Amino acid sequence: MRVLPDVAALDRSFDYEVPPALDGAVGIGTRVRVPLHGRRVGGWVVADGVEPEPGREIKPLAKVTGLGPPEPVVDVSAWASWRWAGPQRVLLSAASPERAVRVLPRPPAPGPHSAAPKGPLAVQAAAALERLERPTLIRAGPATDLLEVVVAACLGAGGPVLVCVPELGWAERLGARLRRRGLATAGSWAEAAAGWPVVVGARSGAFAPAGRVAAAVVLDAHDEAYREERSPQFDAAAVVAERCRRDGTPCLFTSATPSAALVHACSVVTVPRDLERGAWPAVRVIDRRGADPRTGLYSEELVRTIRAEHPLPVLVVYNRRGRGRLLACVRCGELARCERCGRSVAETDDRLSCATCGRIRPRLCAACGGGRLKVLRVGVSRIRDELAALGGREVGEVSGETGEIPDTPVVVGTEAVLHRVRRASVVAFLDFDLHLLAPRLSAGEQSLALLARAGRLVGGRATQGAGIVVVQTRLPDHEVLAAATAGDPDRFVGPELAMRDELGLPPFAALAELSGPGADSYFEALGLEGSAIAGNRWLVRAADHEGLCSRLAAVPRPRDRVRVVVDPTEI
DNA sequence: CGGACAAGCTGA
DNA sequence: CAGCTTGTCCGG
Repeated sequence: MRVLPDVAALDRSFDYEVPPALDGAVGIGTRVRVPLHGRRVGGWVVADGVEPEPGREIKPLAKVTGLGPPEPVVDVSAWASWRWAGPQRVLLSAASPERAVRVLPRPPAPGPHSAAPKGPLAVQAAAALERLERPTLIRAGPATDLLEVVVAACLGAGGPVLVCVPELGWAERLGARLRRRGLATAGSWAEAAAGWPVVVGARSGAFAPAGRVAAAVVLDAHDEAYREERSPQFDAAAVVAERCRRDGTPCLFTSATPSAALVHACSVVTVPRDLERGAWPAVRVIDRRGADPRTGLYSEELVRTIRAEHPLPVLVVYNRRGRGRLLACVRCGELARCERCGRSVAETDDRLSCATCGRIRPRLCAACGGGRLKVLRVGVSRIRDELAALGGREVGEVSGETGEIPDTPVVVGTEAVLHRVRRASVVAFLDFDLHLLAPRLSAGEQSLALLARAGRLVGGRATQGAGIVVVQTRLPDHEVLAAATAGDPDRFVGPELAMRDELGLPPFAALAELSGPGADSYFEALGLEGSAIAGNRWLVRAADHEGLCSRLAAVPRPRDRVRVVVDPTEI
């Protein structure tokens, strides 16, 4: 048996023999303990019946710890290790139960028939389940209830169906709704491994222990939460798509705001235009170009909105840090942005330079030629007090991912507040430009996703009693805002894809970021096209992931540590 | 990672 | 030169 030890900094497997006492208790994926270099370590069986190198002592496995991922999941973890150039060990951990599982529960008997899915979405989902060659993405407005899509996939499949959602809380609510519809939905790793017909999970659900999935559904497939933050930074939606490809089964994505990568990788089907638009919120764009760059944080209209009575809370979203510093012209209020790719530019050596495409220009306002630029900063500590004074209402503050949600008519917080509150009458973005112009490739798609998320809290414009999304901006003509106000994501993703094609950016190329002390020598050894970027890092590029990842896998890492991020988002 | 072993440092 | 620290190597 070939065993991959669960030991950091040792991404290598070793061969062991199975002692007679454990015969039959070990297979691929089984969690075992093995002797290694004078100690016992945990690990996973990753291959069976291998021919060990001759002339080497083969030690026996020490013990079986418990069940692990089934063979197809072990295989897909090896693929993900290649695809995101990181240790398979970490992925196998994500695919394994937290505590040892030794026996599986008995799978549930087929229950009473659940009601057939209904509505136009269910029809589209049923049609999508016929397509196997690539994932189908159903694009529907953010306030659309997608339960029927999930039910259609679960009922039509005739085998375990994997459903992924971006957040654990959502997974729990969806699981409960599916159970009420009569679908036996796994609530634990052991139940998923035992063959429960429906498995609902979040990011690590992509590695759920179903041998062969009959179909998979990924809701909000564009969501950043599907991206693992630690190395390897796998994307759960892409892992699910690969599982389906290997199993020859249908893969269904849904998204209100499909990213450029998703549009490129999927067959996109849309719902009727009026239905999609009706599930987008009413969006009010407030042009702040005329306002003083230093003090113009609160438009009259925003203040009026806060003063008015609302049945549900008013959420005011500000971006505490702003991923970059925004510069604005003191004379005309225009933001300093790159003329080629439209992202914000930073000041370097008395010039303006674009972190995304590298274009450099003189430190002058592009609109009026003014030479005085000022850093825009949100006066964090003052926002709450100022809003309370201007709006004449009690204003509460949410900071970070935890802590109480204040029971006040107005709540101020970072975008994290949109993940913590379920319903609102108004979501107002104080300075949306911090999102739109964040110096990252995905700034536009993430901004649009943020508006869609806000739309879910206030409801679609076609819904009775729905609220409104208010956006203060100096870029009122930005494609993201055009897409949101029209309820038509094509208005953003169309130009975005054209721009990326033009500049040779993903999804028309594959990128990886190298950092750490060994980055320089690894870059040399790779021999890939690339460029140095700020912070002693390298950006390497290949035509596609096949070229990029195969090279990353083939070239041994240097002695000094290198951090490799495939598909970096912070560029 | 962490055990083994070698080479380097310290104090009597 | 014993006893300890630090560095490098490598695992079945």
